[in-house]
Amino acid sequence: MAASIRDVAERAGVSVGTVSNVLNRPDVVSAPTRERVLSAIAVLGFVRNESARHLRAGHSRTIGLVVLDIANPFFTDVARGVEDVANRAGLAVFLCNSDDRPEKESAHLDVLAEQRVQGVLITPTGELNPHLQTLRRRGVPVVLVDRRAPSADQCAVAVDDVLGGRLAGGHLLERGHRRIAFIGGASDLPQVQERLAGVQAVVREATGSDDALVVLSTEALTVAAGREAAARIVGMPAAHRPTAAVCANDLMALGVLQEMVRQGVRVPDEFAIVGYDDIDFAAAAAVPLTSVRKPRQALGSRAAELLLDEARGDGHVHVQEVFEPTLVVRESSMVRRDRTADREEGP
Amino acid sequence: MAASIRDVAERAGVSVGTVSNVLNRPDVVSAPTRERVLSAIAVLGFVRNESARHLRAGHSRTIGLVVLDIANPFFTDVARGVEDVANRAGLAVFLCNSDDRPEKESAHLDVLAEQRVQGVLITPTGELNPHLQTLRRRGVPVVLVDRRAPSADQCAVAVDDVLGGRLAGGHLLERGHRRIAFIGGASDLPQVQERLAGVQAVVREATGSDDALVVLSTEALTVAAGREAAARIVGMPAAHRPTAAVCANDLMALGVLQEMVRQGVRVPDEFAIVGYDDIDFAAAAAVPLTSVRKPRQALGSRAAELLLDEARGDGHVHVQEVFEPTLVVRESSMVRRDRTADREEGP
DNA sequence: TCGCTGTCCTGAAACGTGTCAAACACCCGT
DNA sequence: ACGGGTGTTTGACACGTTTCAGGACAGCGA
Repeated sequence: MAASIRDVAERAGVSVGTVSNVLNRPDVVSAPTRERVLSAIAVLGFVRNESARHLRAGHSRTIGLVVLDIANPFFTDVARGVEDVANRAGLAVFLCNSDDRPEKESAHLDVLAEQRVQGVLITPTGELNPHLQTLRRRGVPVVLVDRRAPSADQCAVAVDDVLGGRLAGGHLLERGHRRIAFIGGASDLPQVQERLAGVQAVVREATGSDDALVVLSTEALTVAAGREAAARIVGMPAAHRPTAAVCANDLMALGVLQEMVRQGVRVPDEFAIVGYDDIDFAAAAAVPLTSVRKPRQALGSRAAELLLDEARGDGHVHVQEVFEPTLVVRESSMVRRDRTADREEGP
Repeated sequence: MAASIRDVAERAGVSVGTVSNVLNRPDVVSAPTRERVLSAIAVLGFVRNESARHLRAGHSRTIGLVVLDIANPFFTDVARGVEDVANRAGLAVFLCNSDDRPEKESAHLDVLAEQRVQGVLITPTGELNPHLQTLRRRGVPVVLVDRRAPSADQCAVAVDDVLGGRLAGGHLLERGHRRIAFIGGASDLPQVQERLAGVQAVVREATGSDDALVVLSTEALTVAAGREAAARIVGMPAAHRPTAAVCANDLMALGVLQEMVRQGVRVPDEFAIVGYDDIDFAAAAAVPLTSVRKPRQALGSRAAELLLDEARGDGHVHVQEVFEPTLVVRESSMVRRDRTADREEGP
């Protein structure tokens, strides 16, 4: 069907070895033959067969990226960072979406193993996937993204989520909140647990107990889950009801915000919200979201760099990189003087 | 390095052919040998080499998806639809981002050709990419996504964007707007041009001329471009300034909204906004966006189905599918009675 | 005993590359 | 005429699979 190197050789009247040389080391072949071969390539529309190259070379020119939720802009920003450095290195990227489900994750990892990817970038689901261990044992470099490495024998690019939690919680405490919800508690993702730990620590330091913190578990880290959690909060007796929430990510925060608005709860006046990730849409929300900012694209590009270095082999040393998050304060957690003013203006 | 079928054969004391049979037609091999082979596979951790399979079989088990902007949730929804059906069919997906730049698109198409993907799903950049034609000439199925086919000899899954434009424009006209901006005009994307054509048609029908329509061109279809366009609108002399805008997509609409809010222009009271795509974030915006809804995920899954059918070969007939968009009216284009009420309540 | 029919297994070939030792052609200096 | 470069091209092999014609062997009927 598609023209092969042999067809090109035939047409140009040379051996296949020469064609291969034209493609890979053009300098060793004389100008006239090179021309002849190149024009044969052009008329036949010859394109290298990457699978054959891979088979012969013993290593592919692809990597895999497995994310928890492709619909979460945080991960598309990460993916963009990954793609940038991968493409620059001439690698193609298999982008896989695990939907935070271990079975889907396993299936994707199996496929990536069969494809013999040079390495895998992954934000794993909560539980340690045995397929991931198998992959590493087979010698495939694996770099964890937005997740700390459980041991020093692998690379990881993460964010200090305990600090992130402290920033978010501390901010709300400063604002005077004494009954704070953490939304997204049931997730078995370490990232989320660390965020919770951070909030917990700062609350304990400020109030001397955990009583001020209400942990609301959710089924997923999505907008819908956020809405559902907000509905639960509104349903609480006023005496116990939190006056603010730290959400495990921005999608949930957006959901919480939507539901609060729908139920007529004024944000931030009656309920303050802090999100996490600082995706672009956080700033564009109904009430611009205060959020914990992470270097999203850098997370991806740095992880890809580490993966390439490890795949290259010589003298790679594992790196566990931890970025520091920062708090971006917006309206969702402020006492909204401006809006008050707005209202006083009248219609 | 990695165990091959030969290692397995050796360990199990059988020929490579038998191992292959165990993998591909387990029924033709006797139970005891099958067991022996399977256990050898297990202890060696053998995984098929997909490149070798591909080389031998003559066709790969991968497809390519090229989108205009991976950061646009519209495309991640499409991607999700694609991934669903591709994975169900045992195919891996190369997700590529062209950033609406022909060179990037070409580069991606070259890589996909080298990978010998079974087919390509693509939302092409404005100009017809010669690499795309080459690919088709080589016999690689190409299905256009969110884009009409220029000819009947290929599959496409699109949306009736003229109708979408009419819906958006008609809605604003009904609301009494007589000076309407279309934002995103310079884009050479046919989708955008059709949306504009729809708006134009409906405006002409209603007012008898094109004077009521102001076309604002932008560099890209992003939030930033939307902000920039909004700033230009605010800068116009009041006599010429539009009172409403149809945006080429929701990202731009969000940008317009942000800038209007920032400049103190009240939406929708002083300026109404209609977006396009109805991404999830449209409903969560500062002022929930009226938007033209497209079946995002279905667009992707249907396109993937067509691609698979075409790749399978036997008796494929090209299909040009056109979905009908619907208008989802939200606050950004309404006269906000509720807010007025809210204001009268006072602080 | 012989031939026949299955069942199960083997071994070689092929897919498209890249590599590498060896062959070849040519020129220069002696 | 000969040896020694230098510069260019060749051809065979290997990578890991799948496929397929055919071989080995057992069971069975004649």
